[in-house]
Amino acid sequence: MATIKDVSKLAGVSVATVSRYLNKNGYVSKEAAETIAEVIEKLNYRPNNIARSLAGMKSATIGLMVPDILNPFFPELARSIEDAANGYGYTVMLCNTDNDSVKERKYIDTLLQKQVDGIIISSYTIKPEHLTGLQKQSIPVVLMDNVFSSDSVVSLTVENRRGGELAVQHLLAQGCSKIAHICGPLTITSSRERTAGFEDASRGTDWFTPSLIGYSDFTVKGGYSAMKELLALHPDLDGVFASNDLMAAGAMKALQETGRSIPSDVKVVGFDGIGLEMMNPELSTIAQPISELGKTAMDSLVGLIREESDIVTDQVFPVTLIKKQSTRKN
Amino acid sequence: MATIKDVSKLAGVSVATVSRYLNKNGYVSKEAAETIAEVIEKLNYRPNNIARSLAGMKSATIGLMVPDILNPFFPELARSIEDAANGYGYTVMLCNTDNDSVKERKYIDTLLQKQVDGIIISSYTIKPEHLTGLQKQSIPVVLMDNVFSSDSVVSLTVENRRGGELAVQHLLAQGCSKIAHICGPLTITSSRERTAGFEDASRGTDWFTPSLIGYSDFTVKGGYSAMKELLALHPDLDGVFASNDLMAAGAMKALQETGRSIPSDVKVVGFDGIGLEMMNPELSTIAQPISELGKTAMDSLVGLIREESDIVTDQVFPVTLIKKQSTRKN
DNA sequence: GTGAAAGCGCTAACAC
DNA sequence: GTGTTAGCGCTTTCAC
Repeated sequence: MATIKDVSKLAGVSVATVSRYLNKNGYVSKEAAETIAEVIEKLNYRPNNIARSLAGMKSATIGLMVPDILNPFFPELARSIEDAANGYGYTVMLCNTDNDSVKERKYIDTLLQKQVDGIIISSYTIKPEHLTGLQKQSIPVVLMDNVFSSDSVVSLTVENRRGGELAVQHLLAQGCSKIAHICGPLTITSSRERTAGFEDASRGTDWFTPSLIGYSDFTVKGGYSAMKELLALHPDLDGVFASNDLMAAGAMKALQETGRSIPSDVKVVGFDGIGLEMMNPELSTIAQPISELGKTAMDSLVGLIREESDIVTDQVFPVTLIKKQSTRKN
Repeated sequence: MATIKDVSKLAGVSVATVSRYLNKNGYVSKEAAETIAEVIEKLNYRPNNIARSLAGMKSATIGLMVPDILNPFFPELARSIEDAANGYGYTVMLCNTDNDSVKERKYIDTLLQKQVDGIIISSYTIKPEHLTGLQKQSIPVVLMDNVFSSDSVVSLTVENRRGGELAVQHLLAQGCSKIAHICGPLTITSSRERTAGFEDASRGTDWFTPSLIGYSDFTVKGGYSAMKELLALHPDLDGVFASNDLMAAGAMKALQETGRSIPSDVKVVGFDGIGLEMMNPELSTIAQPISELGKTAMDSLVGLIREESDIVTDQVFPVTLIKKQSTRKN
């Protein structure tokens, strides 16, 4: 494999000139530039990124940690982040932590060793103290779905609570009169918020009772079982808000299996806005602006890396109600 | 951040000794080892992977290229590969090529520059000549779903053709008498094979006619439209084999929308075996051994990296019929 | 058993 | 504008 030295020799210039040419900084005469370009072409030379990183202390690589790659939300997020990263010249190391904080810490360690220039962390389990290693080495961090007040960390969240409220309001507007809720893991902040939003909108109504809340785990199977249990307690419920789309899908299955039709007997709303085109009827949902979140995450990270001064450390994104067949009015 | 030098100084030994200790090669006296261990602990020292790569010419990183991270098949595959990679001490750079051969080549370039130790490529679009860059630098490659005869490339495929046959046979056994097929992109080898399997089993039967084959693109939407078109031509069809699960899901939706019930009116089989638990009824499918594929891919790659001699260059994995509700006998 | 020293390929002063 | 050179943090001969 050709090195910068080979190029410099063949082009009859010093490595410094080639380096300047490569990095487009410092002066390089037009002629020099041209011959260098030719030689690079001829030798099919590609700068060695590893050497570059070692010398320049930057790797042009960022880490992206996600809690569950099997939940379509995260591939969608990853894709938008990857696109943005490529635009900036960064490559992404995608790490699936499997919702396991041991794995999470191991990955943080690994990413540090690989000298990534920054990390985007989407995590259910992370705690501020896990970031101290990163802080100490002042690695820029963008945190999704969690807020830790700190000036070297950017936090991106969505209006989870308002989303929960919106969901209930929509169900009521469509004519529901007894709405159940399938909530996600209570260990997850955004999940708790969505449930809080549900309570905001339903507490005080004449139909609300705490047993209308089922506890689940963000999976299709979990949503399915939770729905079955809720139906046993409240066979007359006519609306369901699930804290994510996967649970909503599981709930729909349970409803259909017990002979209820959607939306005429029961209406269902999910949360996330992932592409679940295969659902029949299609699922209404409180959508997160996934691609905007990804793009902003990357923009912010680059801002931190470049030590720009005008970085917004906490951003809260709006959610939007997407009306589909699952909540169509009878 | 502490370096190997800091450790060596504090431990009163040379960097060479520390290096030997770290890599567990060469002799290190017990006492030396102990003090080094202590110092490492105390300094919270972590070897710099970048420097390691530069000196040792290996990065402990592998690349994984997938054509479509939004198709659940690939996250599942990625997850199993990642697990296996972690077991071997490798980190994975996941690259989504978006089914775009320009992006694909760019990623190959990037991965080369990052000095990955090997690459696992799952691609719809790749051609042998795209691997020449990798060959030249003798980067180990494991190819999934494609076979290029070459001794430095391991190819992993599944019995696509037999899977297509199995699907039809199953539908016939369940009582179908007119089976349509939704095939995937003809540019994809495995897709063509699945369709060939369908033809093997259906050509020569009294019901078969070429217009029972619909052409689509491996997406839910595509499967949906293809199904609608097929229904227009053959309203009396009673079985469908789609070349992947996503299209099968789309087909189910189209069938239900047109008032057909599954499985009593029409039975459906997919291909891949991804977790589509939200489907109602659940989808029967020809399953690929996804996690075994991932694990074997990683095992083979490590074999290539270590230049072991007993590497099987072409492996074909069996597929299995998973019977679910979508093909239940009436 | 251990250490000195020569790189790995590149960047970034600094001198010319 | 361009070249010289000293590292970046580590591995790995090779001598002791």
